[in-house]
Amino acid sequence: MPNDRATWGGAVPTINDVARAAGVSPSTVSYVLSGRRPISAETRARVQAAIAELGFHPHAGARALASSKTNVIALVAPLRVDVNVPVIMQFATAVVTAARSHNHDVLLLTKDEGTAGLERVAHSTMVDALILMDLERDDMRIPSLRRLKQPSVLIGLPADHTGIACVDLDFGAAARAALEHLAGHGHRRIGLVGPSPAVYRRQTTYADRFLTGFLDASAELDLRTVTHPCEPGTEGVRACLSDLDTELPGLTALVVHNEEALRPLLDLLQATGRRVPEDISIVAVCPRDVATAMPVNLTSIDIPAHDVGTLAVETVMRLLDGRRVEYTRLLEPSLVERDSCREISTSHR
Amino acid sequence: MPNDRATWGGAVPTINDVARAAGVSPSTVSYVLSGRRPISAETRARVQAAIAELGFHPHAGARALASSKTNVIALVAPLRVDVNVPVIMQFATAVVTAARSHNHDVLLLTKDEGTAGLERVAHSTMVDALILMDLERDDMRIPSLRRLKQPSVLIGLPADHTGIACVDLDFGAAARAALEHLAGHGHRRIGLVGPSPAVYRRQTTYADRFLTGFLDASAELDLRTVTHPCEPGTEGVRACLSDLDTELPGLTALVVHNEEALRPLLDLLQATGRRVPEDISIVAVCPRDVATAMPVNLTSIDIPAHDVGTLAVETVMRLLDGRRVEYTRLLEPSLVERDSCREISTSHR
DNA sequence: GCCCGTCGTCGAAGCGCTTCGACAGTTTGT
DNA sequence: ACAAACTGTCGAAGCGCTTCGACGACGGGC
Repeated sequence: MPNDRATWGGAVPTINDVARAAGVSPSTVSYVLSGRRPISAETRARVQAAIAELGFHPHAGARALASSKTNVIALVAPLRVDVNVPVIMQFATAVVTAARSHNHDVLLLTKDEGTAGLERVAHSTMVDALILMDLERDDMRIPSLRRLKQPSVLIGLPADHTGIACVDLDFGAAARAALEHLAGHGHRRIGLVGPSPAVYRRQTTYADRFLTGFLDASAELDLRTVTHPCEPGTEGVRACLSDLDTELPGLTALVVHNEEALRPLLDLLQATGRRVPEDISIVAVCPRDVATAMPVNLTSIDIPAHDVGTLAVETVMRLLDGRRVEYTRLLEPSLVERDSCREISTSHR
Repeated sequence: MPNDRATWGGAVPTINDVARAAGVSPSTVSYVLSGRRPISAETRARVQAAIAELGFHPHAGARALASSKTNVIALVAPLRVDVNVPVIMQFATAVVTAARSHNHDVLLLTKDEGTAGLERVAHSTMVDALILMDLERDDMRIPSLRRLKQPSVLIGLPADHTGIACVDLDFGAAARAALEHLAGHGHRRIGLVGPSPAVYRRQTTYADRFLTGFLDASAELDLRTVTHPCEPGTEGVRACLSDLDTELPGLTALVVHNEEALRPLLDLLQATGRRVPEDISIVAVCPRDVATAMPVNLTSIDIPAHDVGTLAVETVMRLLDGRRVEYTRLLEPSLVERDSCREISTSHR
């Protein structure tokens, strides 16, 4: 065993050390690693043995410099603590997991670094691609994204995303599915408990897409419906519910597109003696685990954060190796029946 | 304007382009950027102008290769969706924000990649340091961390962390503070609603530290106390409360070290006609916003995720530039009085 | 039996940046 | 007035890897 850097205390072995140990040239080691050229079985074995013995790990920076690939993707997440924390977290988890399964790592950026953050990591070549979540209708970051040499994938659906891939749940179809389910159970007077006004103000389009789908389906199915945003907190829920009741007396079902309102809403209904589903049916739009963590197991349309996150990564990978992608990919909603909707006899119609 | 790569379509300018444009050598540009050698004001101005004009951004990989610094720190987060999501998120937010303010970025790893993940990013020199959260008493990752050339900082306090910096809330002191507060209000019979058994099983030490602090303080203050873990869900809470009531009849106060139990607990108390604080006082251990989002504004001991995250990053920075650090830094708990504790008249003692 | 294509390997040229030593010119100390 | 110490800049040598072209050794087609 030669007394070189690799075997002497501490120093990190390089590809040259491996090459020397295996009796080949550094380029051969590189080709063993990348598989970009044929290498004989014996040589490969020797190289791999040397790699294992020396504990060699290629230097990411050097690799990035030489190959113009970092194997890192940026994930831009809204890290304010106000809304939707569990959903954000599910997205992030899915993205990291999926990225790892494609041998990539994830650099976490906050949304509040804004355009500057994107440009910083892109221009300095820290990442190969970007995934953004929580996009607003006219998100200022989009023009900037178009100028980057790295591709990006959006989780969400801003107004003009020409040339940028988007993935999201089809919220319009989700609203329709909710109404169809309720209509199918005989409900005719239905209220929508929407997201908080802050969400509409922020112009995150999922709220509008849901609302539009809701109104369209309502018309087509010939339902009587009324919609209302819902401020967070017990008070907001109380106000929202009372507005709905006033504007559409005798409603028999609620579609709730507001995770945080769910708990106080159920509390309130219980407190005022309205049983779910006997007196009022509910379809929620929320992650599965939220729906099942309520006092009543809620019939719900899942927000498939995991699938969306995974799909975003798949799309990134396709873009990175030049395969074609669909530029707008909206996932079909899936409604799961649980215990919060009851059949209304037709006489009630 | 010369027709070189930098001005011609698309190509990314390098430090050489900047040097040429400013009429200096590349090393001078580098020194302007790093400030590691004195540069005359005029030269500096010219270089900066060239940088701005060309839109130059140093290549992160090249920089990492040449300087052996990546300006990236790894954050290893428990991305299972089960527990404590908001707290995790607060840690992450704080870490990213603090890291950015020190000109570093954050690479997000999941805990479930385990030791291999740490070693991968460390050996391949993707990061300068690591921050880990959710450490278990005898966390398998610790020996591995010791072998890395990068320093690490733990959020949590495993059994043997010799040589590795740890930051966390002082949960022992938190328990003591809760009891002192209640004792100060005349309470003598107090129950602890602890974390779920899963937390104890996972051997995350904060649960034990809290429990130990609780028992010690209980003895010193000469209180009658009883403690119980609490399974998640309404049922778990019901069982826990009934156990506590049975084992210590007539208890007048509860310390709740279990965020998720809080809501169902309050519901349950209300449903069984026990008013807070008139019939029973509560001190919660949870993030501020959880305490204030309850039907009753809870007197609470804050889990200062933001401060802990920030401190973790500060510690990393000190380690990176070779300053001394405290190897165990436990933050003083701070109890905020709100509306869930009442004074008990001495006759009740 | 000769030309050509493939296989397996090597050497060398970068990738874009940092940093060390050198050096000319300018201060400072005495 | 002269050595010593700065100041401000440059050139060159890497950092550790990938990749391109070259080249010898083979094997197949005609």
